[in-house]
Amino acid sequence: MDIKNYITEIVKSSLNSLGISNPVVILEKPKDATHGDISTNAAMMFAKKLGKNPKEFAQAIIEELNIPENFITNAVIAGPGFINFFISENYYRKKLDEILEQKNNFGRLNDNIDKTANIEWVSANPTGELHTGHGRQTALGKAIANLLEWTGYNVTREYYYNNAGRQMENLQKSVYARYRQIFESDYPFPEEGYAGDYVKEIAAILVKEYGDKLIDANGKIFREAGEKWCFNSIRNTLEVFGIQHDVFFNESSLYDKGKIKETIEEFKKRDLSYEKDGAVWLKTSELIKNKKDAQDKVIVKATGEPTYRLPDIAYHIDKIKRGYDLIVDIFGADHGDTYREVLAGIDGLGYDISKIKVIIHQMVTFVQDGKPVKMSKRADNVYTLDDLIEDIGADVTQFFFVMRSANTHLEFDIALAKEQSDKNPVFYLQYAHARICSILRNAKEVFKDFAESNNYNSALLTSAEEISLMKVLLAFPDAVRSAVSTFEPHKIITYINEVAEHYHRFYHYNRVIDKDNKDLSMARLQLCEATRIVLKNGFDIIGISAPTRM
RNA sequence: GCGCCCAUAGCUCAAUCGGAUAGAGCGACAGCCUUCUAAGCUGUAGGUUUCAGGUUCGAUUCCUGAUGGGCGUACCA
Repeated sequence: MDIKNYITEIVKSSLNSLGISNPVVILEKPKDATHGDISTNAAMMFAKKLGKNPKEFAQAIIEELNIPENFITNAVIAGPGFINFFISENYYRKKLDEILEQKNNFGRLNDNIDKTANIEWVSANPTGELHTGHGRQTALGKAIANLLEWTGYNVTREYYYNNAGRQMENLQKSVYARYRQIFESDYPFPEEGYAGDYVKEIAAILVKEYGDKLIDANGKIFREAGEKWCFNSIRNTLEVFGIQHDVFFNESSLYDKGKIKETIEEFKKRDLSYEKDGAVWLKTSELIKNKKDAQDKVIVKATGEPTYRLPDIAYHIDKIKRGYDLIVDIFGADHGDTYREVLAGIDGLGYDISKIKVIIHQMVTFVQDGKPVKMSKRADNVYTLDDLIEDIGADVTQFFFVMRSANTHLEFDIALAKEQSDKNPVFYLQYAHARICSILRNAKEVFKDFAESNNYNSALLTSAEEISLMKVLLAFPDAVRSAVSTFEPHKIITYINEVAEHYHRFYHYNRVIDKDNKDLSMARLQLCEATRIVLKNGFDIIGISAPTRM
């Protein structure tokens, strides 16, 4: 039985017999090890209600507790009224087996085992390459999708794109202009055109294939060539980054199936929209609650063309109808307001938006040698995500984007990321893994019969470093649960960092392979293997590799 | 102007639904390699958690206001 569930139960029944029915018991892991392994603030929570002194009430709770001798060694009152539980070392030694048995499944939760989740992210339209500005969302979505899977969800990874409309026309014109310029260097380039060099590349491909025969051709061939090139580029970048989407959802399918029209009709029927100046407006000022100055927004322009909001609403309704238990969207802060309008629209049509979780990440500033680096979209040479991955590697890219809470502005230090040294935080973690692999290799040389599945005597693991390492390793499932509860993969990094720290310290003070003490060596090797498993599983969630040598 | 987000060590950031002495990395300083990977370990210095109030046993965390910064505020997405 899990010790935390057990303590929760005995505290609950203790509170029950003290006259508190159905108490919610909160357990915490104290920051300070001298405060025990598990603590509860129950006495402070309930003493006030009863008009009692927290410390005295804590004493009453303890007296009611039925503590067996086996795994809980002590329960004491501390500070303003905490009850601190001390867990026996044998409990941890015993639990070590679970890691070794469950291997790459250790840390997986059953919390959402029969549920489905849809996560949609990246979703850039095929009008250009992915640039560094897309990086944070790309990396975050990858890690969050993994995280959801680790808690049991059956996850659909989805990409929503639009290969119609103004932006694509713009690409078409841009490709055409670059094509013409190959023959007439002074042919004008559209003012709002895509200035990136990749457009020239697309034009060059067309010249190679068709020569100058396309000068009077229908624009469609330019748009299609552009779309194909851009989409290949994006998908290639995602592949290099280790991302595989299951569904590519084309916005135009919503038009084909009449979903756009249907949605407009619904708004009209419910009196949530009206016409003004030739356009159709959504009554967002009424739909959005808790917002003082919300304005109505256009959903169909005077030209008859919908704005992005309308298909976005229809798209989300489609996802809701597909029956997912959880729908995750990831946007940058520049979309911070607009998703509210979309959600309000969906809500207004009577759909349950409580399953939709929108993650907004703040912007990224790239810093090189202490100076901000401009990553302009309009510039001829954009710093693409491919460039970044090539410069610093996929692992470091992934790690740096995910290492901080999405909620705060991220400063991305390219010079630090490039550094292949101990300054780079990602190597600290990977080094621990490589170090363990090296020891396991050596062990097979020294002890010919050694295998990771061997029997061992965990009672030999007695040093302070060994015990604290075990405790940290066994906290992995809690770290996963904590990270998923707020959709914050950086919590996994914080946790894994702690694992690496405890391992390095263990390594420093405890010789693992000792020819003359095989039993102890075997026990320590199993502890190393358990550490390796936890590191590897954590890396899998974050989305970085686990090198066996460095 | 209005809305959303943010403000923690010199720098970049953590901090378990409000918990105990606010922690890491980098940078600075001082140590540790004839022994399994020194991309490591140990120690020192560094804080009025932007400011002013409030809520309570207890506030980095919640509320109000101020200051400073980011992002929005389109018939672009």
